[in-house]
Amino acid sequence: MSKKIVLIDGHSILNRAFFGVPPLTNSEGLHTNAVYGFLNIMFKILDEEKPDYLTVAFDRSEPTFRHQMFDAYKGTRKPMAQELREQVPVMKEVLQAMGIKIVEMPGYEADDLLGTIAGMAEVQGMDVSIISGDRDLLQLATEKVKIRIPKTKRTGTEIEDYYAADVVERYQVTPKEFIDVKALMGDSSDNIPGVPGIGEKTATNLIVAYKSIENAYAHLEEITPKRAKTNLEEHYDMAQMSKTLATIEVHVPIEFDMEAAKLTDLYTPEAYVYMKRLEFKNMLTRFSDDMSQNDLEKYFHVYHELDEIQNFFDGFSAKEAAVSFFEEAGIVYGLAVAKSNQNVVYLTCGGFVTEGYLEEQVQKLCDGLDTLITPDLKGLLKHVRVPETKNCIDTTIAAYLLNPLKNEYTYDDLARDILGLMVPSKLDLLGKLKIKKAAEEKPEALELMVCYEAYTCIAAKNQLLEQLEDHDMKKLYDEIEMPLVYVLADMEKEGVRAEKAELEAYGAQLTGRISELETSIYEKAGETFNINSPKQLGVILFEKLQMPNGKKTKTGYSTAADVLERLAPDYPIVSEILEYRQLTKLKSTYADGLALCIAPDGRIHSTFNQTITATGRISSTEPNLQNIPIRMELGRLIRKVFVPKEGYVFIDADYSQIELRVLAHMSGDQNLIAAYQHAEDIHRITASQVFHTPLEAVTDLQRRNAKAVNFGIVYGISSFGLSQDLSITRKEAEGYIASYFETYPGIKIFLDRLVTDAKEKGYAETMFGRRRPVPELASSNFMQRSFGERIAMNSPIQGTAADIIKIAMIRVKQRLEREQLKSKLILQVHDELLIEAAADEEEYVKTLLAEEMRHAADLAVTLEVDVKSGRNWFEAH
DNA sequence: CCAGTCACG
DNA sequence: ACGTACGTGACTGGA
Repeated sequence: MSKKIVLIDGHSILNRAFFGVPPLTNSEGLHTNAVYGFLNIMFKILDEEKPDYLTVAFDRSEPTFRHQMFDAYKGTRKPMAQELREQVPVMKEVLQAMGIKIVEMPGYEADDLLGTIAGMAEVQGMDVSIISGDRDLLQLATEKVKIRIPKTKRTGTEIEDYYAADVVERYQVTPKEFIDVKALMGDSSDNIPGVPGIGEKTATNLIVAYKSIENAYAHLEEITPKRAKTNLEEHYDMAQMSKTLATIEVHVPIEFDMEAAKLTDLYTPEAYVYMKRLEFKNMLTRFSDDMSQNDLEKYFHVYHELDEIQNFFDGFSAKEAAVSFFEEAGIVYGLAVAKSNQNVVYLTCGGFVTEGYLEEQVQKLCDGLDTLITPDLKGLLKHVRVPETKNCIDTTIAAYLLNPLKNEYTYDDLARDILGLMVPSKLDLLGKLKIKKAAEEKPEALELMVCYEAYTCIAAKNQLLEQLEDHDMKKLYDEIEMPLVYVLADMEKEGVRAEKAELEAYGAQLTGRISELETSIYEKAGETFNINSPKQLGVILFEKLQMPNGKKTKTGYSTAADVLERLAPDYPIVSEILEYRQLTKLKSTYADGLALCIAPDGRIHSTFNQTITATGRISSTEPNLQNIPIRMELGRLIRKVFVPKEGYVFIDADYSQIELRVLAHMSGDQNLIAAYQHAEDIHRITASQVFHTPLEAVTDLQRRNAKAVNFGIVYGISSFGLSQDLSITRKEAEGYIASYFETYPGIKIFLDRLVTDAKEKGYAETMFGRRRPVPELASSNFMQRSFGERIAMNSPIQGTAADIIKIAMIRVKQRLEREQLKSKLILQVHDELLIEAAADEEEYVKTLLAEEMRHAADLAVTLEVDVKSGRNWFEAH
């Protein structure tokens, strides 16, 4: 049997796949659809053909010799979409990881290389398959060389096959003649001009009759119809040039080592890493199950017995170690200590080994370390005391700073991205089991998981630190993020006192009104239905009651508040629905939700997450204490249930327009800076300047508009957004913006620079060096790109404000501690800090808090802080 | 598990 | 022409 080679036209198939597969990105935001489609096509062909050799050819970006000869036709090709361009290098890396031979050569197109190699293989007696989306390649078809053109259809990929005979059958001409047809008719996508006035039909007829362009010219006089004859006559040079352009060069001086193209096992560990990274889950099934196998497990030791564990701790002398553990509901299920990347020990409670004993031992172990590495320092601090002076490395926080866009920072991702190593993930090891169940049902898997995590931490930490250095983020990491861990840990531990009985009373009061509304709504609707279902509500309002239907969503009618508010004046039922919505929200999320979160100590211990937001803010969960109602009076009353413990008061301080002040500083706009230097009311001054009105004469409406513009500026202004917010026309909004930028020209220049800088660098950056990648800026999609521009304008501002309040938190905490005050920082709400202060420290702490917040950053404008105390959060804010 | 809605800065 | 404000988290209903 003769040997078989498959040759793939890289760019052509990638291009096909790009347009044939719907947009797809992995969680890092990398586009992956073309690579995905390419691999699918390739696997299908390989499964079918089982070739002995495989090679993929790519074009080089340099102009080819063929095209260089004709300057005029160079460079008219459309540039590749960014979403596709970014996938080309990835594609090549994936192929390389699979051990597939790639050929490319400056000055030649992939076609030329494919033609040349096909010729060589044919001479050696091989069967050749060329895979391309491009019909030009049909000219290469012979009895042994098959051209295969994949078509992406809804039913999957179908492939059209052409040997020389099939070309004749389909196009009436031989592969050689096909060149001439193509040259006559031209091909705009390939920059082949062709002969004007001659299309596919005429070209085919001519070549069927005369076999070649040259012969057609030799018989020019006989040619009919007349038009074709004249066209040919007048554009002879065009025809010749087109033929040169259309002819694939099959004698490229390339040294092609057939053995290097020999098809080996594609399913390599390196390729597996790529599949994981690209998140091609169904491709992973092609890899053998043991692909995640590595030889690390020989370094893992599991100790269960008291004497082994005692020996381990007694003999422990390392100065650097990674500590990792898993807990659930406060119970620690397992702990691993990595002394080096060749020595990981797993320890667990049970029998004589009590949790208390283990904690004590780990405490001692940590005390003895110079460097403590962990994936979750805040979590560790719940069990172990670690002085803030200790050199600690939190690998999750490091990874977050390097890329804040990820949804999660798991050890298996870290191992893959930093170490290029596949380790089994939590899902691989435990499946969907909860930790508690896993501890009972498959303890070995849990042991492995914790060991892998500790291993990954210690093995990756140097590279993480190096990357932080490289990105100039070491200071941000050392002086803001790491110290903040201790602040957040304390805040979580401390919690906020909440009065359960009061909360329940509040809830009960809501319930009464809710059922009244319910009855009335059903009556007005003429039937009962689920008011909480936007779908059912939409049907009632817009179909049954025939209300003018405003906006629509993907799934049906929009019943969002802004739509309902427009209908409310005309339909009493709508006002009732709005009130119903408001009350049920308060009941379910706040009254009931918060009550469930009150711990036995009478306090709510929220979790503050430091690695969630793209901008550098912190977030709060279970419960979210950063969105407690305040804007509406009824909701605001909830704040009365948040109270300090006996003998204490609340002190609440918030920054006044911190983001706008950050903007004034960063932009250096003299007018805005000056406005802040003299003024109490920045929105009024803005209104006065923007609307050319004396300060005293500014109306409430003008002030409100100016305020909206100020907000808009911080969000990355768009006339549409502003017009929506103010219920004005786009034109009017444009006018406001233009006049704002005239007043503050430095702001305009600054915002433009933020966008160009982010475009150039690929990320937006805060004053303190925090970065946020903005891949959207490179999108060819207008909407995506505009979004990227707004991100580029907003992130440095929001992020810098976040940096500043973090600095304030660290300083406030350190001062409270250093001065041995009893008062504690307990909450942060983006521009606001809440302290539970001992009554006798009230005045001092008020000053301390305001001072530390004001001086957290040295800006061109002062940072104003409003500070207030009270017997509950309602009063203090 | 996602979409819609709404609470906050 | 495109179709929008920036950043979060919790709850509900309905595939």
